Amino acid sequence: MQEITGDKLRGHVETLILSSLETGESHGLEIVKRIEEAGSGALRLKEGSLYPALYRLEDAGLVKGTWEGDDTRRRGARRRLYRLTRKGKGRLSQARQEWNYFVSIMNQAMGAPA
Amino acid sequence: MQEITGDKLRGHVETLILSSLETGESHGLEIVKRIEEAGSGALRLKEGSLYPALYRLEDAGLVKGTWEGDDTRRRGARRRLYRLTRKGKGRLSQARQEWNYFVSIMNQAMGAPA
DNA sequence: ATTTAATTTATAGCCTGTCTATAATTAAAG
DNA sequence: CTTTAATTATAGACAGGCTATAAATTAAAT
Repeated sequence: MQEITGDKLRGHVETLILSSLETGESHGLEIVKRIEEAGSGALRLKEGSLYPALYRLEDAGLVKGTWEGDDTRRRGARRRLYRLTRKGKGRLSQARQEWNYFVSIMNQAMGAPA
Repeated sequence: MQEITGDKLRGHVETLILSSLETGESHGLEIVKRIEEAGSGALRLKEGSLYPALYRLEDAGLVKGTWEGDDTRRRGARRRLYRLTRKGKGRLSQARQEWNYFVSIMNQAMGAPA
């Protein structure tokens, strides 16, 4: 089916990011790729949504960002590596419970086939 | 669990309304009640979201609104009754497919327990 | 060396839909 | 009459995802 984007993602982007970091620290564009792959290509977070979301998460203490060492020889600007904090892990599990609740309520309300 | 509101509803309100009309025509505040009941009390659509959404749906030809006859003796302003159009029924079934797709993709991406 | 191209972060400003808050309409109740 | 209840209506706030572009940094190409 088609791309999932815009309104439908509102309120879920931060959870997707937290979830993508569960397998280990990562930088911006790789987070986007992880989410895209985890979502079978249907989720393509835009940079203009990603970075502000990362800053919100960092401000909230849910992720911690550090600059990658400049010993890494590759093209491009320095990367900022993000990892889940303990608080972030807690929030992730809470967000998953909320997601499951959301889905069950919406399934009822939309008359979805059991 | 708590109330589902705001961002999480974005992109789903119109589907909820269409779904609530499947059991027969209804007016604004009764639509709100139907959705609330269908969602076990967790979905309380606000009037400031409802009416604009109804107008969008009507503009799109997905619902048809008519004024209730003034032979009805009751308090309050005249009610506008909305019913699903054929086009609206089609859209509803499409929206349900999209909802199921959305849920399955998000479940994958959020690492939700199968 | 200088220029070009690639990778990544950064950010300004748009856009849309939900929300808060309030008003307007209508008729029953007191 | 005046008040209260029920309903529709709408202006404006706000948030966050989006488009578009710029800036930083370094390898590769010439």
